[in-house]
Amino acid sequence: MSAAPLVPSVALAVDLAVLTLRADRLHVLLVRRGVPPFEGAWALPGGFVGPTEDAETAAWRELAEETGMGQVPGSGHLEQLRTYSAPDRDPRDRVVSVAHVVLAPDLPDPTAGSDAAEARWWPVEEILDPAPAAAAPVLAFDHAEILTDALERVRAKLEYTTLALEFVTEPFTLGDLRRVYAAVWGAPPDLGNFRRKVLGTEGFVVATDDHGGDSGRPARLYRRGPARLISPPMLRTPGED
Amino acid sequence: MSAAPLVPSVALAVDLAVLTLRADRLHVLLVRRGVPPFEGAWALPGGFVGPTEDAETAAWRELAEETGMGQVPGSGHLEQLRTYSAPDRDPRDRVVSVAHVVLAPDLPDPTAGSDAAEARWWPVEEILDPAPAAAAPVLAFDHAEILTDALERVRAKLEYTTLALEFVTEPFTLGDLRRVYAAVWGAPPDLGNFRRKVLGTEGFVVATDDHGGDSGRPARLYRRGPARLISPPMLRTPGED
DNA sequence: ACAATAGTGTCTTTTAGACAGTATTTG
DNA sequence: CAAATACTGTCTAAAAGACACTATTGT
Repeated sequence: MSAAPLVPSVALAVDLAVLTLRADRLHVLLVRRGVPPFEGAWALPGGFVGPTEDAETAAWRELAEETGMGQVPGSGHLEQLRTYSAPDRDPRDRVVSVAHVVLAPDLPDPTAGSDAAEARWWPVEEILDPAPAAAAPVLAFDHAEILTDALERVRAKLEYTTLALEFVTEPFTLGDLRRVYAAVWGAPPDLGNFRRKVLGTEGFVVATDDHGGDSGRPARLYRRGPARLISPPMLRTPGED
Repeated sequence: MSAAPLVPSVALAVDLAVLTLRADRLHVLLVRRGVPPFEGAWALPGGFVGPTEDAETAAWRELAEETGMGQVPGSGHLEQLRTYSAPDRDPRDRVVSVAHVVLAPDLPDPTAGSDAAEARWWPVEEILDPAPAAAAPVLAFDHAEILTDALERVRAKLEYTTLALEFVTEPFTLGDLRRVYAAVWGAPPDLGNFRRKVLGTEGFVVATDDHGGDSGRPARLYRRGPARLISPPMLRTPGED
């Protein structure tokens, strides 16, 4: 006979804020819940952590299930955001969620996962802005808070890391990269100053000999460089959102 | 009859990296474990999250239990660090820990807590450095990794926030504040440039009319200002560690 | 007087901000 | 040709880095 559990147990979940760029706007992957609670509501994709997994492994697995994104290095970035543990964040059971942020280059339209009735990309601003016009969903659980925190994390990290590279596919132009900053920060950095900073940061990008582009003068194509930090940082000053 | 639990449950804990400055060196609060596993080993203080608590509330409670630090605003800073969830991080049960960082001004020597046989402040460098001379303990669980991550978080945040204020008691001199940076970064920032930056950042500190100091010319005394961000940041360039 | 710390000033270099101008492509 | 984007250059302002120098206290 063992003592009553002094140590309450919780269900451990992961939630994913999967961000990508589509048509120069930041989008987040949402799934329509097929099971209670919040059945029928839109939510961030996620799932429970298996008995032999850590949170990050579970997050990669869920990501693969929802999007088909593999753990292929260089084809996406996943990092822990923070843990949400309010006792009543799930109205039925005690579920603690380790939220993660995923940055991905443009992905195909998702297919419904196992426990999701539907899945699609939504422009982030439509989800977070109080614009009453659009048919933007109200997210289940505390997922709006998670998305807000994820967005602020990404905005901040574009300042002092080369994380913007995770949003583009190789090869890319400096215009492509600049549009990443424009979409995340809400306003494009000055053209000349942006080029000076990117090209002046050793290892940010690696030039190729090729050129390409959709319209206008063909631009030089680049690949991702090995640098991970931008020092001193590229600060955002213009209209934040 | 309900289905077998597809959702494995875990025990949810918090661990605290409580950092303070003593004699111009950064110290961390360690407790000697009084119960298995790792009985007798040194570890970060922590405990389990109660059924009606979120992780941060539990962290504040554990902090009060271990140190007597209350939730008094302005007398300490607590923030979530990250969650450690490796399935085997506890050799006996599945325990997931939401680690937190606490910055505190110099506190009295701790008293043993409920499940801790002993508690004391240890210089951080002695714990993390591979100096074989000192009788520095090897931390239980993955607590050395947590401490490393906590230290890097604090080092980074001193660059772009006014968090150094959390290490000093009011009123304080600019020399006191500079010694915080020296201890955390491993080398003091240039005297003149540091003063220019702190005094030039509106709301970092608020001057009083009083003077004080232990030796040398008495210095003006300051109180904490309302500013939380330093922009542009004060970058650390000298010997990092 | 000397040690110790506080406080000020200044010169140089780096970097960012602002913006003008030229270049090369498509329609 | 105009539109669109790529690319380069330049002037200015802000900030940091590296110091030197003066000021005020205790011993």
